[in-house]
Amino acid sequence: MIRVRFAPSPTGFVHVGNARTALFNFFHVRGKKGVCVLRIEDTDVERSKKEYEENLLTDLKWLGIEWDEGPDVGGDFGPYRQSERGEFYKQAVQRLIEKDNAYYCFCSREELEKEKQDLIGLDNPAGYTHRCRNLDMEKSRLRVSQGEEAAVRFKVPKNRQVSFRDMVRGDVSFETNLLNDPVIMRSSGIPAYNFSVVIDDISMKIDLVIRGEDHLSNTARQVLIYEALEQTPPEFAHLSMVMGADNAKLSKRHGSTSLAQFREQGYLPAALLNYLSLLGWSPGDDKQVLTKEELIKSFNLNKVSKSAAIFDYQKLKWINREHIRLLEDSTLGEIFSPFLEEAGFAFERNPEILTWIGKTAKVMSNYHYLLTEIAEAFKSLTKVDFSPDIIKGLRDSGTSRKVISRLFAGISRLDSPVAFSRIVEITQKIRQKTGIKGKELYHPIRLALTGKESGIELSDFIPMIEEGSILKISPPVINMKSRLEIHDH
RNA sequence: GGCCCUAUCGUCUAGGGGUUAGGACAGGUGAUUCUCAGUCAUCAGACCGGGGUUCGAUUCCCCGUAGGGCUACCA
Repeated sequence: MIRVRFAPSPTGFVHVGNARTALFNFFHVRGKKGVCVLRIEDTDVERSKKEYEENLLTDLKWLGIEWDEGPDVGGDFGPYRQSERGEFYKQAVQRLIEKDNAYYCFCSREELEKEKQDLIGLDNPAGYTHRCRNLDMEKSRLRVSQGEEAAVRFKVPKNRQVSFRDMVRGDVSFETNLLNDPVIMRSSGIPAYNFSVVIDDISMKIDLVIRGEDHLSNTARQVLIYEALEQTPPEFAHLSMVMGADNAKLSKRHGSTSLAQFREQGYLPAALLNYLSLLGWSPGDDKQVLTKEELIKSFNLNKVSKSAAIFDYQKLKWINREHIRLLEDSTLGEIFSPFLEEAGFAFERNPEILTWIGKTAKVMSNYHYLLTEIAEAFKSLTKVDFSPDIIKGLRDSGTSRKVISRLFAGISRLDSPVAFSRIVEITQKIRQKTGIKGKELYHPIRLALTGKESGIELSDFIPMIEEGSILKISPPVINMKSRLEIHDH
């Protein structure tokens, strides 16, 4: 059974790029009935925060990613936080030191920094002379036992190549002489990334590492560590990066980047999931709108593209609309309710109301892409502003006055809600009796009803307000009659 | 600077030694006769450059160029 892992750092909000990596892991493993591990890489004590970890879990769950082992669900290979796995790293470090694959480094950060500056431009690609590499181990041990601060570096073997097969990129190889000896254990006793991943992936029996391309170069060092530990490295699949419109790594200045932001703006998780999966992967056919189940079914690592992809907010919006339309009215009503409440509406969440809300939201999705925008648009149902110009314009026009007063008279006799078929009858009658038709007929009705020159199709809008007006929603939906009253003098 | 990765319409991509290089988003036009939107129809739009290999390269190879990544006691 194949085991993959997603290993985020709890150092902030979940970035869509990382979410995409998680998604590809998830899709790959679900299609194969494998196991997905969530591991928290919190070795950066400065930046890691517990609350970020909590957000991380909720955000990933919101998106629809599921894992079989992790800090919240447990598993046989825990603990699943690196901060709780200190013993694993300490033991491995000792093994490497004993095997002469690692050594203590007593250089201070200042010394290292200075050395780096001095070596710029010189023929030393590693940027570090590895002064401590040949220190006598007995003496080093003594210094450490006397309390001297020391980091542990991995001894990169010289004059050879490291290579590995990447499922996305093919064979990749590096010259070891170009690699410096990486710190694997900081002087604080906390392991460094390139080391902790290897140790954890070994002990968690990970056999496929799907991660971002930013880790590609570091993989060389990691493979060397696997070798030193006499372990077979896992397979690798390095995903290309997600970029902003200016072709730089996607960041805040390009717009929203965190799952939380997309959620708050009113993107459906299914839509974001769908869009993210299409960034750097394609199902092979021309389908663009896919559900999670379809994605799991058709996902294939072989179809992942090698080149970086620019995040297209416009297409995401379009996909969001498509997913809104995929939902049942009542389901959409359910999902959409929090956004309506956030916009100041109060109502009971009963099936009748939720269905009306969903139906209405779906119509409004023709005009807006996001649930927040749609919630905002709902305000036009409970509030109308007629500018003095509109009112005057309707009164000054003979035809407009005729249309409105007849329409008002027509519906005044009827009980709420007025069926749309009745409205059609009334307008037909007005046309027959007055000869007013087309734009002359419908435009005044629109203006009198909404106060606006353009907007939702009347055949959608009228049923919407009539049906909504009898529902217990606060503020209440204003029906036709109340809207027309204002103009009927 | 060094090393690694990448390169098809504006964007996401399909394709692959001989194709009218396909689709989607965005854009243009037309239809739907209340408008905007939506919908439908339709148009425009791409193989980074130079060398090879080959009867033939967008496709394979090399070089260049451009972009990205790594080169941390960040991940």
